[in-house]
Amino acid sequence: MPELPEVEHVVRALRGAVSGRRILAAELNLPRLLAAPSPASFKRKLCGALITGVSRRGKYILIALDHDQVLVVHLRMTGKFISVGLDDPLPAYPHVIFHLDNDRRLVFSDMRQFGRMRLLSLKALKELAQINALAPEPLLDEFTQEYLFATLKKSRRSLKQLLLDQTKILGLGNIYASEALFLARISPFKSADTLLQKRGVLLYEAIRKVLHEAIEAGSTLKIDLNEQNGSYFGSDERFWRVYERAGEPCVNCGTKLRRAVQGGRSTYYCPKCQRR
DNA sequence: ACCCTCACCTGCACGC
DNA sequence: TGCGTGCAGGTGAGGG
Repeated sequence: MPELPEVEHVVRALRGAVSGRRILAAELNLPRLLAAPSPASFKRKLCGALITGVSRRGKYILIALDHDQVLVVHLRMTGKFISVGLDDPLPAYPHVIFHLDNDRRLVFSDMRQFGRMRLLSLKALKELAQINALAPEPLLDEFTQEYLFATLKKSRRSLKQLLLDQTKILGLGNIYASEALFLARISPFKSADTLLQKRGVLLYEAIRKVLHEAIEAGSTLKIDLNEQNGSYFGSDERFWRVYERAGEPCVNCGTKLRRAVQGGRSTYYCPKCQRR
């Protein structure tokens, strides 16, 4: 479910809730979600491990442990971390349960079972292909206008599809890709290599803005590890400008917003504001 | 090298 | 009510 801003919130919540805690034992109820190592090795290595910090790279959550071990977690569509007390009921789909040294259990829950977890050494993390292939962090200085423009120039895919490619532009998902293009007033169907530099700058600024804005918006909400974690902003709050708003009027011009399908996924846009 | 399609899962809203 | 269809915020393997 989550895109970069939501993962950032999960990371912050985890940092507050589990940094400095020791894992007493790990239960694995859905071995398939473990990319590596074997279930037996996973449980053995986690037993007694100290959680030293929590960070992320793109949408991958990195839980650092002592003895140079790292737990790499991707939430994919519906993965969640939920913290429960010893007497509290478990959430649905409790695929992994970490028993902590403060009488709490950190549960990894995932309805669709797409989430993935792997435990590896720091050295192996440095060689992990999926992480190494990721584009620069969009909110750090390493993501420059020059990088974005050079990347756009190299691709003939539609902008919407390119924005979803984490090896090219990192952090956006299906919601924020539509939102960024709307903010920049650029057509999602336009071939990436045809975007003029001047409009590339607008796209650069829009990408950063939607990500910052979503992190800020989430920061005003309660950050914890309850059922809501990793989700968007509640069913009543209509936070975004075009996503899931087909048929509603554009906030800029009043034109009816549209939904289209690109690469099998929904794109939302304003046919008037985003003509080019 | 690039890009496309499909596969991985469950749940929910919808129309007949 | 029940059943079929399409859709859901993400990768990643395999193939052209």
